[in-house]
Amino acid sequence: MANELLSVEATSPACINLQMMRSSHYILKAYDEAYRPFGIRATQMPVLGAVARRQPVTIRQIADELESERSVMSRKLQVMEKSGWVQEDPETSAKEKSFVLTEEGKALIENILPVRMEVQKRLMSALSEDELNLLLTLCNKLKAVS
Amino acid sequence: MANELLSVEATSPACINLQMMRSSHYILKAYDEAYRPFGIRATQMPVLGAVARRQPVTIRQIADELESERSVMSRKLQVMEKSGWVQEDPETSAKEKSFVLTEEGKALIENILPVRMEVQKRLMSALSEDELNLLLTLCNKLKAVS
DNA sequence: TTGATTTCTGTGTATATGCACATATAATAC
DNA sequence: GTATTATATGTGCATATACACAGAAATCAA
Repeated sequence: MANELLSVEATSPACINLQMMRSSHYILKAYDEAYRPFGIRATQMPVLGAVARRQPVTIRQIADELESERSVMSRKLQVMEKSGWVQEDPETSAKEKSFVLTEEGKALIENILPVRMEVQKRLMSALSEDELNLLLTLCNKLKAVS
Repeated sequence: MANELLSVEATSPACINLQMMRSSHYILKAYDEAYRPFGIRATQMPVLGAVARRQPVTIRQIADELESERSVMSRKLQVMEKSGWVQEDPETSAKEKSFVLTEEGKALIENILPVRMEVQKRLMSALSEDELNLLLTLCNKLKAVS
């Protein structure tokens, strides 16, 4: 029993998911800190980017692209609309609500890009290009069996 | 501007953190589904394991081990206490509250272990031992610069 | 055209998480 | 021994997330 209990959660390779979560968590935190002066959360940035790239874009489209729940995206966009970075497309349909960037959202992107690049550069400095691609491959392998 | 906007969030290797988060998210979901019949969340299992291994154990000790916020642990243990898997150590000090497993908590661990092993085995089947260790190394490298 | 089905968005509820801060307790300085 | 400091836990608030489900709208079947 003792050994089994010990095995419940160790920092062993078998618990690779915990290690991955921790790493990505620290990375997210690094972005969060860098973004703090701008008032946007690291988890909101991919949404802002998706709107910027595809506007006008529906909640479903963003959720699909980011592999996230639609209800989560719905709420996140509500928050981001309140923050003034996105707004409903005036020509949105009754069923599918579309969003576009506001001027404020565009300005935020312009201003935050250098900061984003800096954090990214720091992270990328930890890995060679081969390692980076390898990491991606391994992540995808794990994802495939989940 | 268009290119910069596009670069805000792509699924490129540069956004490795998103890929890692997605992968670990899917893994967590796999555990969550497997654990559902037992009523415990995948994010609660590491806490249960920590209590099992180190009881009586304080909130701070668990938070440190799992590299998590103490306030988060405090709340999580409240929830898990309500669920009946852990309880305050009767000999807990006024300042440092200690927790131990309940009988129900021990039974849960016994029952859930095979399920856990099965999911783990499935995940591990995606990677060779070398790949697994490599993945760990890469995660730690990223963590180090975050 | 009407009725069933599907799709899309949004809400209720519970847990999760971070940060700031409040409270209590221990430890240390003097 | 008292005052300051450090430590441990807990709470308030905002966002995040999953799941179930409600309500609206489009689509499809007959």
